Amino acid sequence: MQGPPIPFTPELRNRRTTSDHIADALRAAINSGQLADGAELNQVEIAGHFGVSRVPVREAMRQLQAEGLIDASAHRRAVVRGIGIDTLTEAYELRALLEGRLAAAAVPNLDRARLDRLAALNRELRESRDHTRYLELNSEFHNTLYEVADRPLAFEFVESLRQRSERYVQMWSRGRGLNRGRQVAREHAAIVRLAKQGDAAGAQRAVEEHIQHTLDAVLALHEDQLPSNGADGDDA
Amino acid sequence: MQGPPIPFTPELRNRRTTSDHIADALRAAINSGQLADGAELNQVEIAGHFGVSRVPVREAMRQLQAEGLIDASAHRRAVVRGIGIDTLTEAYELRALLEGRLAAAAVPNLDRARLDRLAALNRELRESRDHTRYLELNSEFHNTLYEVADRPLAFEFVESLRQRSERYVQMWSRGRGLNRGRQVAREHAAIVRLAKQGDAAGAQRAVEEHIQHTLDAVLALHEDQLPSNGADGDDA
DNA sequence: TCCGGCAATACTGTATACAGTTGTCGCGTT
DNA sequence: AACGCGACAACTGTATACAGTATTGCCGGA
Repeated sequence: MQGPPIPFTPELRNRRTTSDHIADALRAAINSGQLADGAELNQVEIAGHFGVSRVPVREAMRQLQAEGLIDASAHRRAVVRGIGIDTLTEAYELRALLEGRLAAAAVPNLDRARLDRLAALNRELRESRDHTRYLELNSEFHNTLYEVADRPLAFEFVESLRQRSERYVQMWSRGRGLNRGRQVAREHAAIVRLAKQGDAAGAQRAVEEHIQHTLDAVLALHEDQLPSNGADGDDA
Repeated sequence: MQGPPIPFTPELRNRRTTSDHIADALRAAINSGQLADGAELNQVEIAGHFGVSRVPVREAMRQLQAEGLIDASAHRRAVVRGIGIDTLTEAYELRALLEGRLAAAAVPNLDRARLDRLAALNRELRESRDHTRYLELNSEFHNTLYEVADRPLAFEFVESLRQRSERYVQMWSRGRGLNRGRQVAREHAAIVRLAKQGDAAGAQRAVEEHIQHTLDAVLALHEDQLPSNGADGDDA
């Protein structure tokens, strides 16, 4: 309460459990496409694959279910929940809405250090040729901006939306190379410029358009590959 | 594929598992205030209370964690995650935003039967004196409207936001009686009227204001009872 | 050949048992 | 008396064992 805050790193407390690792691994497998849409998740198989018992696998799967990545009903195998073009479109609409507001809320709270960091991230992103690294940098750029918006719920929802659409972006980024990388960097730079000027409304609009463009790019690749709606009740 | 759709109820498939029941029970306990903000959830105690083993309890807790109702870190007791006034306010801001759009999207898809149903629900709500039933009817009214918006993600997020703020509304509804009940019914009626006229923009605005008013009412009760921020990192 | 039913199988759901970690209490030292 | 430290207790995390359910495949009859 009064002394020096804390002597040694308290973050050591956040040790991760097996269930968390499994959840991460499954998420990564889904996002990378190793587990395609509609793929069935066999608990014993997964447990065997990771060399653990089914208990942490089940806990991980329940988390993924709550996150909306898989569908599961009682006594039946869970399946990877794919989303169709219309749901993907909705996801980006919501992202534009929410991220725009996050950007607007963040602008007044941006200090010089953070602005520099944003510029640095964008510089590295522009040069990056590895698509995994590229996606990381892109995420970090946006998160760095949104962090200071002080809107935990909106931030959380945006992460959830990104999570659910990431695999389609990965397909895009892998298949199409980084043609759009330059364009993305330009749009990021414009956002940073507006933010530096304190133009919250302008930054909001720029973010909204940026996300709209991303959707266009993803749709351009997918529109003849995805069904008009991915996984709605109808089976087989 | 071609015969009569399905002979006997396929919803029998949705049999619920113990974990689901525990999750529901815990949610209800949190919403009713039996488990207050910051309360610690002891797995063995909960398991004993329900007469089950810890396994389904753990799964339920992981789901609640993913839903944002509790905080849990490894090897430590999970605690009920309370939200402060500012997060509560954000929740209602987001609800206004999302539910407004849902209403606007729903208007073109409303048929007469559904409009009648909305009116009937609102009629019953106006007369209802039991606050549990009142909240049920309120939820059902909004869901009935939003269902036809065909925006699964937005719908899901709204449910999540309602879930997280419900306990504060319960406190309000319990403590303050139904003084506002009439006003709510009036606002609902206005929404139905605008929807019937096909005025999507008007319905959107009416829903936004309706939610704003609800926030005002909840805040009026809570503003001297809740900390300015509920559960952010700082402990003890 | 096609269909219905029945048995075996594979898988999920839950309980119990074990391992590892955290918090606490009491003792000894300073 | 305050502090550090070590053993104990309580609790969480994981594995294994058991119970129940869905699915598959086979067989007999039409």
